[in-house]
Amino acid sequence: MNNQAFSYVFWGTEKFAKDILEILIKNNLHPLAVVTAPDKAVGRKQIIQAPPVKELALKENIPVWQIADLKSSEAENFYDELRALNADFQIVAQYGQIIPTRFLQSARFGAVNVHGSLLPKYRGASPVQTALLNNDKETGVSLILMDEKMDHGDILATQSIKIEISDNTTSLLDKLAIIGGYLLIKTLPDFAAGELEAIPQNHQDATFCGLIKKEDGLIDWQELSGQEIFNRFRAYYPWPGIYYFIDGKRLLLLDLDLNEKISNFTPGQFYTKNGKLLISGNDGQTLEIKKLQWEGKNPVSAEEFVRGYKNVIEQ
RNA sequence: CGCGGGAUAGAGCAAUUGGCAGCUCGCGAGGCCCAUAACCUCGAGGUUACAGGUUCAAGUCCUGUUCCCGCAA
Repeated sequence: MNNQAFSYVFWGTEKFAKDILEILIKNNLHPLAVVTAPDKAVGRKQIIQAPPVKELALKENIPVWQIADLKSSEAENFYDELRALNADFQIVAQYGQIIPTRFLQSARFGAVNVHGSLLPKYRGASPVQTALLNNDKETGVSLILMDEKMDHGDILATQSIKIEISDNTTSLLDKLAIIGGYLLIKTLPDFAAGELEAIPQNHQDATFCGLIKKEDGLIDWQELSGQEIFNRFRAYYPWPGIYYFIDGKRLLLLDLDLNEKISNFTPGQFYTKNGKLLISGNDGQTLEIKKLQWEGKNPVSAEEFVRGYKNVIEQ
């Protein structure tokens, strides 16, 4: 174990990246600079909002770059300045954009990516969600040296973690960020000192996962088992969430839990039993709905829902 | 001014072509019961978001304001 500090530039955008950066900073590893996505208009009012990583960087008085397109001419100056920093590492986590190779190579020891799966499993944009969709019992964090192919580089370190039944994408990302942060602190000094060998991935075993789309959250009760729906609920929390349409109106299912198996339930039909609001997939596996929301309405508890919408519920 | 939905009792929702503002739950009092979140009886609780307009009459139609929500990004 080598405790020597290292210098780095941090590339990241969303909360997962912010959490990792926060851990590095807490352990006295301040980045030379932060590279993050541009502020963007968010929400109904289209309010311009800074990405979480930028907010943290500003608070810590760390220089921030926000490059809309790394292939544009605007990126030229940035490239020169980046090289001038002469960092030991580029650390990349959830940056949100493909980074051209020359940027990755602009640090002494190269670029390290924090990826939320046990590579070569789940290369791509949604490793955590995909692990939950597949009802995996275990996942983890991988540190890899980035090369020109997506999530393809040699592995510096991995650490696995058990997936709890109560885990969803948010909770898993939180856990993985912490693991990833400390793994960086432990691993990078050793690698910089030449005491750690990067190991190529077993490329034949690679699996891939793509970007999640809003429509992925649409539930077809005839097509999916109760367990599959529950997996989607966990994977798509908080975005895009799971939902379907009744009479053309979107109904969001905000909180649910696996319940007993009841064979004579019609898939997708609401029932009340023992004070619980139940709905089942195509295999009779029921889900207890705890919180839901009509389009245009406030979120309501199952109890409130039952009061107001008796017409869609079988007793 | 990106598109759309909404605001009615503490909560969730109704209210037909404009015509006495209701339902379920909760709340209060009483009853039944070994007992109860169960059951029965009675009751309280509303300026229908706000301001203006049309009308004999507005929760309902028109105009403006505020707040909330879904979509999109």
